[in-house]
Amino acid sequence: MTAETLVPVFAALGDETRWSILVALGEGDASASALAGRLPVTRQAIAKHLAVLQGAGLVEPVRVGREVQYRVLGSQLSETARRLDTIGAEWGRRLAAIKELAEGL
Amino acid sequence: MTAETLVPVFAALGDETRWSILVALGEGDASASALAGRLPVTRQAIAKHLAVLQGAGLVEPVRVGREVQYRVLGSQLSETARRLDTIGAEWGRRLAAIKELAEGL
DNA sequence: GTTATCTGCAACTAGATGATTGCAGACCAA
DNA sequence: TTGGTCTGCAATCATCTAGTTGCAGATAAC
Repeated sequence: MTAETLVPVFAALGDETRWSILVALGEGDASASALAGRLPVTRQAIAKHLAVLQGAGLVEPVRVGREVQYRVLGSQLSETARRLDTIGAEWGRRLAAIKELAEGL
Repeated sequence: MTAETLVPVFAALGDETRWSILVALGEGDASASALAGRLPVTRQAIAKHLAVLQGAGLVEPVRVGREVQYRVLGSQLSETARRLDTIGAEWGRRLAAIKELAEGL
């Protein structure tokens, strides 16, 4: 995962409806039509959200007969979390260094 | 940090310009005007982005004389990373369970 | 073969948002 | 006190996007 792919992941995660979809998929794979039955948006809206999530590598389509079910990919989340933690730790170290300097005065 | 504050953090991180700002701030605190000298956007655009980042708890304003410098808060990133990893691990476990079932057939 | 359902594409609308310019107030310096 | 700079507010603009409706094609079921 490169830095260019990181921003789309966050953009995908920065929407309440998409989180609802991810949470619903977390309980089991489902098609856009099935999700539309559980969420207060139309199937087409969900289809667009699924396309965004798929583009970010967060879900994966699986053909089951005539329908297309989607599966959530936890590995992408874990990978993103790891990179986020690294960056946060760096910035945290800088802050700690600043505080140490301030206390040393 | 609750689930409601999680989505705004991702929304804040889902923008290239805001990442540029965060990276610039990672090298040292700076004011909106100072950042405008380094980035290809106007000061006002940066000010709006800083407001978004502050709303997400990712930066913190520090008054220095007549100017307002901003400091990046790595702790928020680390906290977000931890929660993301937890969620990703859960979904990963579900996937692993599914795979195990499939192999057992 | 007909029917029902599920998918995908296209057009459209309304609201959010990234970015701009312009102006007015605050504050430090010369 | 006057000039320069930094901040903040408001209006405006263009684009993006979340959502909708409508329709056409594919495919499983009966």
